[in-house]
Amino acid sequence: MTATERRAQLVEIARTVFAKRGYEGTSVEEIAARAKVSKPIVYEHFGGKEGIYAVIVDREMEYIVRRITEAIATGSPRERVEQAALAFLTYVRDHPDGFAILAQDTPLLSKGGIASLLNDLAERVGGVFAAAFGTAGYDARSAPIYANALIGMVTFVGKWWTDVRKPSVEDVAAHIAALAWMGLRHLPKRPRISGRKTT
Amino acid sequence: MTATERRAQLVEIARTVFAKRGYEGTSVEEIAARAKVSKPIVYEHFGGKEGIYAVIVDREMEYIVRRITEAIATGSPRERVEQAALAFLTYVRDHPDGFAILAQDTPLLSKGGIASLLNDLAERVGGVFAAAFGTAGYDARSAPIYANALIGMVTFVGKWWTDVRKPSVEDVAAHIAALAWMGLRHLPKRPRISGRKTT
DNA sequence: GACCGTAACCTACGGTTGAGTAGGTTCAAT
DNA sequence: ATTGAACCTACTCAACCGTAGGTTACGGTC
Repeated sequence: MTATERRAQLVEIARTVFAKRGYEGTSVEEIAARAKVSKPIVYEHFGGKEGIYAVIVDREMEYIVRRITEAIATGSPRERVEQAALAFLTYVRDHPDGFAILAQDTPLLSKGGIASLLNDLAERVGGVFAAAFGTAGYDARSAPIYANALIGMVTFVGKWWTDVRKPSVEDVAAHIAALAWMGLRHLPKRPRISGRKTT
Repeated sequence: MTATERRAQLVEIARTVFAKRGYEGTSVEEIAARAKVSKPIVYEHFGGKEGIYAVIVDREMEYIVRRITEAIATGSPRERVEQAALAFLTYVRDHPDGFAILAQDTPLLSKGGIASLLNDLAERVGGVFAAAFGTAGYDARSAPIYANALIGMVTFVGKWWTDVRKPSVEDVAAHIAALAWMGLRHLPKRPRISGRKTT
């Protein structure tokens, strides 16, 4: 097997293992064993546990950020919220292992306590929010609150959905978007997302 | 030192260690060392790592559940949301180590993937929601979505707040409650919680 | 006052797991 | 025949869980 193929195979395997066991819980030996390969191979390709983990995290992060960025690029504010929720949950459905990894605690990058990589994502979203808040006459300092709140919403619902896998992500996204946009006060009985292509 | 004192001391120390390093990351040896005691003492009192962890988790869970239950016991729906958010964030402020532990991934009780103990809390809240949804003419099956969404909101915001510690929990709670109740659509410029004692 | 039980604690180990490495082997293509 | 890519066995070293067995000190008992 060529170097490139092996790399790709190892990344894929490692992703499922990290997703199931968490960073600390996975051993390089298990990754190697699943790939029917000996340990040094992993070290040759990625330099160690952190190395392969970093590659995976980087790819997933890149991917989800792009998806959300696309989702909030156009449309009315409400449509952006809906599309963002839908994009996130679609990611949860189609890349469950990647989502699990991003939602886990990570010992790397741990500045003080313990945080997941999605907290980092919230920071980026916070930037976007701060800008929008400024032009709309809101206090930009409160933007991070809303960014974290929204990411937290979809993350927790995503974790829950991973277990039950029902109803469809479209329905769940509609509920979340309704909550975020209308609030509990004006919650519709049967929320729907307002058209527009899902691509 | 008497057995009871030692137990109390060990629980307190273990809580801070678990909070900082996570379950897998903490060693019984570190707990013992910080208590200036040898390892077997810990085993004598708690039977092992899981034992002491279980005690801590149980206490914290009990505590936060009671606080939230009290918060949503009376008042208008809106007031309940506000008081619940305030109660949760007050807990985050006053018991940062307990919150950190509840927000971490736990290898115990892991039914399939990896989940935090706050997901479990969301399940309980889901029960309350389902009842309220039934009487209000909403689909009770969608209740877990909202329960998870709300717990996710406060959890993520709580994690973020733990880092920055500003603004006050009262202000943050007001923002969260505003988002949950009014939605982004009718977000007030400067949300406040509507009176009532904080105790 | 010598004796004994018991509570609190210790040192020292066994056994396992897992990260990372040293050095050798196979094999296909030039 | 040589080279180099892909791969392996077989370690070292450290961390850590859990336990076996012994020590100290103190209070009550005869």
